[in-house]
Amino acid sequence: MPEGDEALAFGPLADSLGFLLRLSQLRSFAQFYSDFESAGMRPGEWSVLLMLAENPGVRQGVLAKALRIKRAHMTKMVHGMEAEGLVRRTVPQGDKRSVELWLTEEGTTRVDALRPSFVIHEGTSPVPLSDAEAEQLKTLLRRYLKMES
Amino acid sequence: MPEGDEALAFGPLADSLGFLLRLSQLRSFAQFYSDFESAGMRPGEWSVLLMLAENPGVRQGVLAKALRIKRAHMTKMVHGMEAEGLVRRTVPQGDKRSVELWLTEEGTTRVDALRPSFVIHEGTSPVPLSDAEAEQLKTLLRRYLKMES
DNA sequence: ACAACATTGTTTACGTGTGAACAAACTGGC
DNA sequence: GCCAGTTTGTTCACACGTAAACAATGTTGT
Repeated sequence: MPEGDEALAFGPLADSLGFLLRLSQLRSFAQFYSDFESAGMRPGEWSVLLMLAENPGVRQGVLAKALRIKRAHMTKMVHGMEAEGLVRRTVPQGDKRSVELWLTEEGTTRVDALRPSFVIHEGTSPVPLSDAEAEQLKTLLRRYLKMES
Repeated sequence: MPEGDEALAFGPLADSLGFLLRLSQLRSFAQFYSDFESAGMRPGEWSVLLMLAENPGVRQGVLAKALRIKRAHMTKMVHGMEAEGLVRRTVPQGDKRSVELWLTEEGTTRVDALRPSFVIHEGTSPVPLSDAEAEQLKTLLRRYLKMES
């Protein structure tokens, strides 16, 4: 008998918000990877590109803080995406320390090309949840995060 | 003006379940770390110890699959916890490939000592959510995960 | 009994994300 | 104007988690 048939008792973990959030995030990201692996797009990169489409010229550190990505990591990601030709970095004359980020034309094209897939990815309500339940779940998460719902 | 005062437009990300789950998990885990850093306990280790208290003698691979921890990583964690004297590993005569895991007496003591902190950590409903909303959130997450609620 | 295949845990190499230290640039008080 | 302190992005070293290959053991079909 292969492993995995046993029914484990989750005990307190079944009531742990942190545990449920971790499992849910793993599931959600697995879905993202299977939907976008053909495009070579990872969740972090996609979130940056989407944010640049909405907020052209945003400073790198401001974006990092909004997405809860550490600045050291954001540096690597942005340099990578610059090398791919998706992102342009400019130093404003007002503050020569900082860097402003912009989508290149190719970046814009890429975002627009993948947007339909993303709508489908998000809109396809995950099998076990109805549309109304999915909306309710997102509303509760936004409230948990103190984002306006 | 320091960064962070700008209000960014999240656009489609504000409606993305995956993005909301990632941010929520980061927030939840940050809370866990601040509550348990004094005990030197990390979320993964704690989940393993709790599961061993509920399922003594569970096979390592079965536990890994239940917690969605890769087997390679589980090996490292378990070896570490064995070195700390929290976990005992036994090879059943029925199948010499596999390993069964047990809490040592010290492991049991450790779990019991931290259980009250965990109850408080989980029970203290996160500031922006009422108790009822927190329950509702967990119910929806369990449904999303196809766990019985 | 035996050969082909599957499984269990481990090891190794690697990718991703983090913390601390740093240089350059900016700010505020005097 | 100048000096101490802060901010911004980068670099480096490291921790965490994963994928792939592997050895040992079990299982299945004939």
